[in-house]
Amino acid sequence: MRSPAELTMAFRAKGWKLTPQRQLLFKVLHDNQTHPTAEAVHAVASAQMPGISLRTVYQTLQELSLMGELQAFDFGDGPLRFDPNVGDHQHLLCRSCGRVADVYVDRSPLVTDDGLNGFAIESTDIVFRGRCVACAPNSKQIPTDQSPT
Amino acid sequence: MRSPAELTMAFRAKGWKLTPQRQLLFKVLHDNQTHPTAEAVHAVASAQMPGISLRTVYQTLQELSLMGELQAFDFGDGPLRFDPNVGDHQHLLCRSCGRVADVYVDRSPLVTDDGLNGFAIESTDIVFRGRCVACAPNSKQIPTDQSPT
DNA sequence: CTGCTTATTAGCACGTTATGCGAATAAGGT
DNA sequence: ACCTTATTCGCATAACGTGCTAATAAGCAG
Repeated sequence: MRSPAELTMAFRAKGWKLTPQRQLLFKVLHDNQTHPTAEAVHAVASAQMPGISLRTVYQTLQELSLMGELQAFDFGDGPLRFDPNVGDHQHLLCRSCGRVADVYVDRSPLVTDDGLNGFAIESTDIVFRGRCVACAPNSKQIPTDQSPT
Repeated sequence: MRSPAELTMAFRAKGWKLTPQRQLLFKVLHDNQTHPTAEAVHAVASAQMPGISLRTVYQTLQELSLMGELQAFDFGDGPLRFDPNVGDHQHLLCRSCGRVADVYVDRSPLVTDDGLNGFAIESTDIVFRGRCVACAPNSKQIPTDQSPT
């Protein structure tokens, strides 16, 4: 996703209004690596702007997704996650702490048109499930109560 | 998933009861290639046994999933889909008609431990999204009102 | 700076999917 | 035939998002 300044221009170009809520959410989401849920975005935004509505967060996340500035992913473990990284990448999902990390995968050797029965692939989503370093059973790190929730 | 006869034995071995509802659901699910939702399973079962409860269908699907007889997948497009094929395979999801097909993929060349940062991969889910033959824009087949819903 | 128009916000109700709960029922053994 | 206990099934509830709409505020014109 583009920078807050670039998004500001993009919104102006569309004749959309630049509310403080939107500008705050631009900042919260830009370069955000945490793959936050709408609730998580709302929590962060609320610290800066008490009273900002969860409804507005949902709305803005949807707008940015439709603009191609965000990707929304459903990992099947609850709410949608939003990712400002809209490049071609895949995800690691920790079964233990729920954290998501980006991973770059060469998908070229995956399919051979055999067995596709004429299916035309338009996109490929890969989720690697497992344990992150902090949660690995044999990790030298000891998970604490401060482990991600 | 095993045959209704084998499941019957497996349930007996656990001391579980063999209700007509369960036996019917064994039959409905065995060799089912449609990746049905719970509602879809209920619809099919209801034709044979009017009055069977959707609650019982959910319950039985969960039991079979926990037993490893079914896999549940969330494609992010609504309800869970259930798959009696518990072998190592991946999925094609048609964006147009929503149908799911199994596909067998060699995942060995995918990752190299680079970029994983110590993440221990336990399973890999791949969803290829696109158009099935019946829905392909340039297909020689003409989609009709009878196209899958 | 003031006022006007229109998009935006935000709260609530609602929709969907799935599970918790508990009374009524029926499976399977004695 | 009876008894025990799992199972069924309907309703209430939970979780996550979206639809709707009155109130608000952004941005423009003068």
